[in-house]
Amino acid sequence: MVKPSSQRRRGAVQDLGTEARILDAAHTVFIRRGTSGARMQEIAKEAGVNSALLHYYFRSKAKLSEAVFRRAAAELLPAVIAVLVSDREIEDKIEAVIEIELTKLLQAPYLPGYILSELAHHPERTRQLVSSATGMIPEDVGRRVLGAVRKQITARVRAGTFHPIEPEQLVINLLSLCIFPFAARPMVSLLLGLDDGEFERFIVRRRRQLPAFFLRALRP
Amino acid sequence: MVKPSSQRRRGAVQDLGTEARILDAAHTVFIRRGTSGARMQEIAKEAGVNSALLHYYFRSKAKLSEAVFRRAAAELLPAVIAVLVSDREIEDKIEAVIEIELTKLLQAPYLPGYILSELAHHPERTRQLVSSATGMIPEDVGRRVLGAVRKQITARVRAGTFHPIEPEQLVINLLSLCIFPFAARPMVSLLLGLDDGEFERFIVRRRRQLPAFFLRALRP
DNA sequence: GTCTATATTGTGATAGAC
DNA sequence: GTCTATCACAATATAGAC
Repeated sequence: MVKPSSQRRRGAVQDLGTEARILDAAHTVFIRRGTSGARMQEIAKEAGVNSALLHYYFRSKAKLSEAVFRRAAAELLPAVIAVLVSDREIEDKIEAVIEIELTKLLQAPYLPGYILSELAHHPERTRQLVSSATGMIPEDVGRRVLGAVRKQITARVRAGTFHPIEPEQLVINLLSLCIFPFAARPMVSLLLGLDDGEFERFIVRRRRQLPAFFLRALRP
Repeated sequence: MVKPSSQRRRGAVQDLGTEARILDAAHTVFIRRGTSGARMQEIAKEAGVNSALLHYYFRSKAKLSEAVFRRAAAELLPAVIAVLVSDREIEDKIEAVIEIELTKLLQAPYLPGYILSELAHHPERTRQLVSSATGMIPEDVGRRVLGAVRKQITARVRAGTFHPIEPEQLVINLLSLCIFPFAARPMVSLLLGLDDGEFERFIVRRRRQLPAFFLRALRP
């Protein structure tokens, strides 16, 4: 964001650069409280600076939340989209998407909750979520993904090795199965009776089992 | 909530009872803005009353949001849980859950976004979401659902008609596939290039196709 | 029960010293 | 660049008339 200058100095409280520290703190607090529930005060405290500094670096809360969302959005889909538009075999794509996405979300388990919550209340940010993928415009991302998958499905169905399925359903099924358990984590944990460690192991097992589950559903 | 009296009078602006009208308005606004983004002012306007009345009926914003969440929570899972703990065949359960849940969510498409957003920022409300099901305590809901499903899976695997799967994974897969498309609706619509009507038709097709998809994944 | 003030606190944002 | 002090207004909540 409108960064007034680029000096970086050593020896700060916990060096990282003030701007980056503020951004990290904002990320933490926005995830914890949601964008409208977050307080600039709390972010400042989390970053170990005064709240006036947040305005110095990011001008306004809206701008700061925009910066945080931009960074978070780049984590959720890009890798997955890259796989889906590649020229790998469809089975490889499915396995890779599950492996990549679950592994990433194990590192950032609260990301889906934050992103989906943002989308629900600021749908206009959706375009950014999708396009942050590859720099393509969102409409093209969708067309390319669906086009690539459709072509592969068609070939497989013709060869008699796939049960027919709409590419739209396939893609959404894949995203659903990967992202939902994190987005609904509190519900999942309570329903299954899992503490934090058990939830993590649940996902690790899932990462191993989901590809086979999904591929069985595609057999003729 | 602490209702001062129970008189109902006819001939109100659009009769329904003031308290109910406020609750509906609050529901609308909380879904639109999220709990912390919602303003009592906006709710009052939506209900066609003065904001002092909201406090008269519900005492505080927190209490009002609690009442709204309670009502919304009762929509998402109870029906599904009832099916899963019943003594129907497992195939029937899967078909029924998909049918029931997608049909319900077609009527209330923004419910999942609201609920998941709430859970992300108020995880303590999760217990209420799960227990509103049957009045059972949340832990028992989970145990009973998993127990019932596990027994059915075991029998089928033994009979050679099912591929082995953890009941936990099966249940979460089912919920994921039903709820996620709504929870991530803006993302889904953009990715697939759907307007509102097309999204609805996408779900209608999904309701027809998903049972078969899911059951194929369970074959040995 | 419903309204019009109004009290009170919370919160984003700016000014200005260092 | 970073802080302290403060402004201005938004937002919840209450008092009291009708």
